[in-house]
Amino acid sequence: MANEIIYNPHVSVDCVVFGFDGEKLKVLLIERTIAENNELFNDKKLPGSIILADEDLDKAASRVLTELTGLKNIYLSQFRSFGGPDRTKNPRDILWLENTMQLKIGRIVTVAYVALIKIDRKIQFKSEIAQANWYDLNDVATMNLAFDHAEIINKGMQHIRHNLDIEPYLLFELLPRKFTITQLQSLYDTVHQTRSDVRNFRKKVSQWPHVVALDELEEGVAHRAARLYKYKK
Amino acid sequence: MANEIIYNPHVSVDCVVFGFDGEKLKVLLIERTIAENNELFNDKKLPGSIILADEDLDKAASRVLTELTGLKNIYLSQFRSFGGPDRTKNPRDILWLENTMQLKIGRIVTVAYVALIKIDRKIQFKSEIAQANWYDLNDVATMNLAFDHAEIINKGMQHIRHNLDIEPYLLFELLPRKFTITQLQSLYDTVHQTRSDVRNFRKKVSQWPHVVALDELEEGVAHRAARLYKYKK
DNA sequence: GCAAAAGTGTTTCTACTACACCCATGG
DNA sequence: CCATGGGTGTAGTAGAAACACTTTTGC
Repeated sequence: MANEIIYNPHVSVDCVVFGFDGEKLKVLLIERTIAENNELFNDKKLPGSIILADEDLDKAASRVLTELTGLKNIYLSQFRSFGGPDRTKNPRDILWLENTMQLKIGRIVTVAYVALIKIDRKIQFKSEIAQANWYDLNDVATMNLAFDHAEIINKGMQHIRHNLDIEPYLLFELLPRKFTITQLQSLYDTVHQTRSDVRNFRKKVSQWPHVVALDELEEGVAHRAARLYKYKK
Repeated sequence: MANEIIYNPHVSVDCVVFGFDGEKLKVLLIERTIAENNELFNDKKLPGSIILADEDLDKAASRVLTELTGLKNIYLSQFRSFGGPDRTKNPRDILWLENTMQLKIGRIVTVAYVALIKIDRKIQFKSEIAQANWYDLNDVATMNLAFDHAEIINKGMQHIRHNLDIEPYLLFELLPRKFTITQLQSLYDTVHQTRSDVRNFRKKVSQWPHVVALDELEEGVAHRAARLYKYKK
């Protein structure tokens, strides 16, 4: 007899994966379909799942993200747990959980992780069990999300904003390997919710030793091509 | 028949409560005694416990802190979860858990909270089930602590330090209602791990609009009495 | 030649640093 | 009268903010 997979049905992990498309912040969500009263109902959820009986939380988060999206070697950082007894009380969510997991489910405490990734690498979301897509962070407020996932995304963004004040280099996790100063500023202003001055921003960046100019320019734009930079070390 | 208390033996909360005695940072720990091979073994643990089956995490943290220390209405803020499968593998900890809880215990994921409190209010730790005491934060590294509580305390301190950069008013949670600038500076330097200049520090504080001078001086000191201040609004 | 975005300097203001001595009180 | 901690000012420096025009390129 093969080893049976034993789950811990009381604890789950959820991954809030942020990306930046050059203009807006995106978050990675999984499509979910629920058969309800002979109708199919569609909504979205974060990549996440209950953990295995003897599994470390960080490892569980990586495993689940890979299983649901195909993404590997993503740096995930735990930021908060959510455990209100009501978070698993929506009948639609209970139905979906019990169908998917084949387990009776009570209250689940979830441990949430954030990750920042470069959206530009032509990501192929490869998973047999789920379909993942990027969604505008701004649209999340008006979308149908499973459980308390809207709140988790909000808290995740707050966490990122908080952390960027202390570790500004995190921004480069979201940018392509080669980027323009305009892209960097656009990202910077998006997450800080500011509108900084072009000259002051370039002055500031020019003191960042890890941002180095390349001998390359943008291509295929209908205006003066911008210089490309990379983040080094 | 009375309602039976139903626990969720998979999830716990732990509270890292910091205080400041005017000189050093303190952390609140519970005495623990374990009968092991006919000998009594003493160590310390954080105030914490598994949660009830249908209990919100934040409420659980407050409840547990009150039950174990008598402290009420303490603002607790969740900062991190700990869930390595090895954290509940120490035989001494398992023994203690099963004796205390009268439950078979497997792996427990704990959600950790921090609180900052004024040590000066003549705290009486009132609890029938536990004895709480303040310990120097610096001594924690060399003490015997249950589970991974030493790590939890460290991470809690990091969290506080981190947050103080963003919300400096948190310092006043640790000071008595009336305090001297010297006390404030001593606390400030302790948590920031700095030694700031007296004049510069006073200059800085004088720009903090919420720190207001009182018409009162220290009493009972063998030198010039310092002016008292309070934190307002 | 014009639309669209890239790129560039100077001045002002503010916040932090460095630094040394007199003051008030209790014992 | 002396030991102990309380309390004060000035000058220099570094980083942030305000502010407008010229350059390059594709179409």
